[in-house]
Amino acid sequence: MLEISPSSIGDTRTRNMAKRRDTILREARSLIAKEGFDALKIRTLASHAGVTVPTIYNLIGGKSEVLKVMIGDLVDQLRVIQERATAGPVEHSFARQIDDLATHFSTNEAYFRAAFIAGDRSGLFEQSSEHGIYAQFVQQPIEACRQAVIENLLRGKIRPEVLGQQVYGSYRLARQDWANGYFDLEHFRTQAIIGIYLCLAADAKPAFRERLLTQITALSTD
Amino acid sequence: MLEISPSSIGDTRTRNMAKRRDTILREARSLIAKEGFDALKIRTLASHAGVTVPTIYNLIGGKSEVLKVMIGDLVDQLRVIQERATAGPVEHSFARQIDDLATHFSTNEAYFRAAFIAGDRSGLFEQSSEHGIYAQFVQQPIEACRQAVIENLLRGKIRPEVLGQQVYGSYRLARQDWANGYFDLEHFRTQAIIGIYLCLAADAKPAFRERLLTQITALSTD
DNA sequence: TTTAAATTTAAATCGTGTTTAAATATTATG
DNA sequence: CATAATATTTAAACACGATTTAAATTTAAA
Repeated sequence: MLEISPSSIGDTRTRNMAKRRDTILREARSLIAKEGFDALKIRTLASHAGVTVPTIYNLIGGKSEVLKVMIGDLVDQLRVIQERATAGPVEHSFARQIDDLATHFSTNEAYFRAAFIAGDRSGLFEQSSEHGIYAQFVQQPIEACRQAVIENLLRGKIRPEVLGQQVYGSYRLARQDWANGYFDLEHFRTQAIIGIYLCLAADAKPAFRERLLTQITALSTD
Repeated sequence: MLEISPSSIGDTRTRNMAKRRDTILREARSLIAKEGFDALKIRTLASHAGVTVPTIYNLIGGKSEVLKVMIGDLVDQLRVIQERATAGPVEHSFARQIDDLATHFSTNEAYFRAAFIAGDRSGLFEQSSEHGIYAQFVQQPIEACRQAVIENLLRGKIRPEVLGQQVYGSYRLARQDWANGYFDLEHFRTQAIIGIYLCLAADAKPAFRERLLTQITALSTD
């Protein structure tokens, strides 16, 4: 992959290279969205992007680099959604987040599905490293659980780290099942939310617990 | 793929074909176990099994058929474990099942990981069909939850279908994370059990709930 | 205008799944 | 046992896709 040094920003040449690079990536996304994951062939991509095969290798690298960039972009988008201010009761905050994700995914469902599958296959979501993607994203639910204890919604009998991880797990499972084509985006929404509410209910104080169970019942009878 | 008709059982020819077929499948498992999923190449497999490439196509079919057979065997083994009589309290019964699975997987970890990944990629675990593998396996936890309501452990505020599905989901997530190499078999055990106990706790009656939370704490501080 | 750098052209190479056709080996059967 | 039927091997070839190549050409910086 070619280095584009900051010092050369402004050069026509460099700018054109960046433009071609963007075109290639845009076409890659479009191809996957329209034809599915397996339709991403280097030759096809080259012709759609109006460049030749060696140019792709020059500007981005091989197929796996193309995917890596796409996954990187995806992660950035997820981060933005997760970082949106989350006012109101914990469970609504979680539900809103899931809704936001579902809405976002729906703008280009085939593409997002492929990107998540690619992410899983590339091992990018591994959980061992201290600063990996998983470690970053699991922090928010953990923090939300910690907060819910302070707000007297949860009893705190389960450590926030444990509960938050399970909450995040509920979302991940629903997401994976959706990405694998096991169910649709609407089902992703309800599955994720039911799972999250169930986790919370395990440690919830009575009133909060009843509220959660009511919601679960409502969601699971639709 | 060649049909081996029941009427011809006993024929030397048919027996030899079955033997070769078994050898091929055994070597396929062994290859994956030793060298990983990507090491399964038809040519390599043929040479390890002491046959030629066309023979594999004649006796089994292409690569995807080889994988299908392997996954089929895996599913049979899982069924056996799940169907083992489950005496005692619900939570122990679940925990025992997870232990049994972990023990079973440990006999050939690399192989089982690959088989699960292959299963996911082949869409064999889909959830829409009424009689699919998923539908079969999710029944047992649902039934166990129903039983737990009768035994006065669960309140029954969450429908057994919903709760059982979440319990099964906890196991699936832990299994997938393990299969993807996100953590080891021991971690699979604790993750699965914590997840299952958490689900149960959401609908548990007071005494049972405390028991579950105590166990979760014990498991999550190891 | 000259020169440096990127892109295109036009292939070739490599890996792997799959198939073919003729020759050979095995086994069932009269 | 001889023969017919069937399976396997031999020895390729084909298909397809990723990746790389080297020379010719284009583009833009100096």
